Amino acid sequence: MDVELSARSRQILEAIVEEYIATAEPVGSSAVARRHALTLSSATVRNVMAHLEEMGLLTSPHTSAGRIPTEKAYRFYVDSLVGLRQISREEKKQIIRRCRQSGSGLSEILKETSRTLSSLSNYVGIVVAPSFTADIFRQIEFIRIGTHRVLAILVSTSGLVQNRLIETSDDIPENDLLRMSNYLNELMQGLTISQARERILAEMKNEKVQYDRMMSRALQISEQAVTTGGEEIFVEGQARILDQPEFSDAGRMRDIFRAFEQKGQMLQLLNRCMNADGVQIYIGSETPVSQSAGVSLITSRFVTANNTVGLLGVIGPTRMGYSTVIPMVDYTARLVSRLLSET
Amino acid sequence: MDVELSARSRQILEAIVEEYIATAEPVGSSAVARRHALTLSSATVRNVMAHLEEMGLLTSPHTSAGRIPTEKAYRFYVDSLVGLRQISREEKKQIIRRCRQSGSGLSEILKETSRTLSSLSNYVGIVVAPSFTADIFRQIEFIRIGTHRVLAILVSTSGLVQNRLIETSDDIPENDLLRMSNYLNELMQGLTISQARERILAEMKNEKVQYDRMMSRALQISEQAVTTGGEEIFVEGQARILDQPEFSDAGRMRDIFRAFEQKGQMLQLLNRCMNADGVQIYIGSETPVSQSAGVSLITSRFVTANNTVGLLGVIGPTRMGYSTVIPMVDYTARLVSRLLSET
DNA sequence: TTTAGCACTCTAAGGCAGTGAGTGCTATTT
DNA sequence: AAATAGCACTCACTGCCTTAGAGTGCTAAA
Repeated sequence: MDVELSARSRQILEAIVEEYIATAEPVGSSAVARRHALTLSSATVRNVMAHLEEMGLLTSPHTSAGRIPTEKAYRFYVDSLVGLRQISREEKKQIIRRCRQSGSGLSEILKETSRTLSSLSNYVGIVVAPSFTADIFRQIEFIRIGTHRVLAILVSTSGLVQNRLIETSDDIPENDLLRMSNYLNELMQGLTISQARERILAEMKNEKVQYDRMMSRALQISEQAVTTGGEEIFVEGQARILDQPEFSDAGRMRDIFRAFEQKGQMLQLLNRCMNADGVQIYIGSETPVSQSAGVSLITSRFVTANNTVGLLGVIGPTRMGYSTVIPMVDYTARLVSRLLSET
Repeated sequence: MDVELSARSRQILEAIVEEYIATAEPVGSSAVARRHALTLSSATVRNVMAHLEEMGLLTSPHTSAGRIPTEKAYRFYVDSLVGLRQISREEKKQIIRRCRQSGSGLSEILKETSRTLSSLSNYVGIVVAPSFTADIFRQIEFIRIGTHRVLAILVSTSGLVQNRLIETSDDIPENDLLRMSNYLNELMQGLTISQARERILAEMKNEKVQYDRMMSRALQISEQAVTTGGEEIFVEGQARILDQPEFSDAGRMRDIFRAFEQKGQMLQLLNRCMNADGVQIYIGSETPVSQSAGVSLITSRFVTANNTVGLLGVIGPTRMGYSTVIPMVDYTARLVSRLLSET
């Protein structure tokens, strides 16, 4: 996969990629010669371009058009990006301001982060909230709603709340509910939510408990409450992909929007991006989300006070302004980590 | 606005509208003559069509194309729809199945309802959840999160939960939190959420309370908790509008997607639809959502056990299958009302 | 009042030449 | 040996023309 290229070829490739990113149109040799400070004639550039095409870094849509970078070229471009443009002070300020102002609930912060990523990059912002199940259990509470329903409220130490309406076969008096929650709060003290779930399942098999009607009922109900209701994902700025000329035909666009609507599936795919540290870049067919559609994905993890991890990033066309988006995602991930660690 | 038309003219208009709904293409006189069982020559139909055009019910994109119904025609068509197609048993079953199966939380039910509306109609489904503030207060609960944060959890009698992380100037011990919630639970007993809010504001001015540090603090915190965090709105199946040929150009589509992204604004607009009972139909420029874009909106209210009302419906192109969508929305609203009233 | 007939209009589609951007190759220059 | 100038060639794009066909409006006849 490593490509050997002379310094000049590399410069020219870089110029082509950047030009194409800027214009979205096939780049001709003369355009490169003109734009590129290094004075070279278009003929020379042509020779180099022919070479680059042989190597699979460029293609031409037809004979008499300019060249278009292939995925491989973007990959090469990104990997050899020496001068990652520093994120501008202006942008930094905006990110800080918008992420800070958005209230103190985790969901609000993350949603606003996603919005901010989208509006600064002009692509689609995504944020996957840290998994609730890795959070540490804080408290469970039961509230009687009508005669056959109990609302179970589950709170984690980081202030996340999950609630679930549970149907019960018969009416449970408030007193019992209180005792049940006391019992469970004791039982799950200090565990993560997923550990708590295991503890419940284990406890259910405990003989002593099986004969205590109240306890076994408590376990049954809490088991439902603890079963995760799916994680949250914030996709913001979808409409911006309509601004990209490459998605102007309806077919490709529909693919993308369909993918965005299936948030559950998207979550699964995005979980793959959570393994590595630092900024991850997926170009074109490498992208787990909607392979067919010529999109790229730039993500980075962030961490919370509990060391649970979330994911944030940007989805855009393959022809994306990598040099500005990459540092932006990087910076935002660091900032959010910092924000969420302040307790 | 009332239009006087002979029976025959009306039949022909109806045929044109239906044909255009089916094909999305300008309808010619011969097509009507052929399709329409009543044997008439195309020439006759032409005369009638000319008349209808004069009356502003039809337009032609150019001389030698067929005719297209105007908004006025759709309005007329919908108003004089005698035979509202009954909703098919198959569809009924599906609606029931999907709305039932979706778990017992209100949000899940409503989201699935929106999905169902979308997939059965092939347009965009929308559901506006009943206003939380009209719900009746059930319980408030405080949980200490870290040293300077309190999580306030507010529950209504219908099992809706609203939680809010509140920053406090100093650390409040658990004991005090418990006393605070007892005091507040007493105070807001039996009120709606919005009444509860007023009660809190009133109580704050009470001199006796102002000198009780704990009480006044309780009021301050609960005031924040009770302030509504915006209502929920579920918009599902957005991608389906891409299937509509009239939205194939990027500009119009962007308008619509932008509108969908601004859920807050949409909510405001949709609130206007809540006043009347029964199925409401907004055609083209009558539609509160995104006027410019040639869309229609069909909505109906639904009610919950507490007599709070929500809204559900379908957004589609002006050229929408009214005769199937209208009874579908109607039926779904009734069904959801029934489901939510079973306590 | 309806309809047949006919001239007319206008779009969509196809064919054709001209233009220009861009290429690849070769001969020449440095 | 590398860079470049020159040149023939390719091919999409544009504008122009023609043709076919769908649909209309009008008039005269049934």
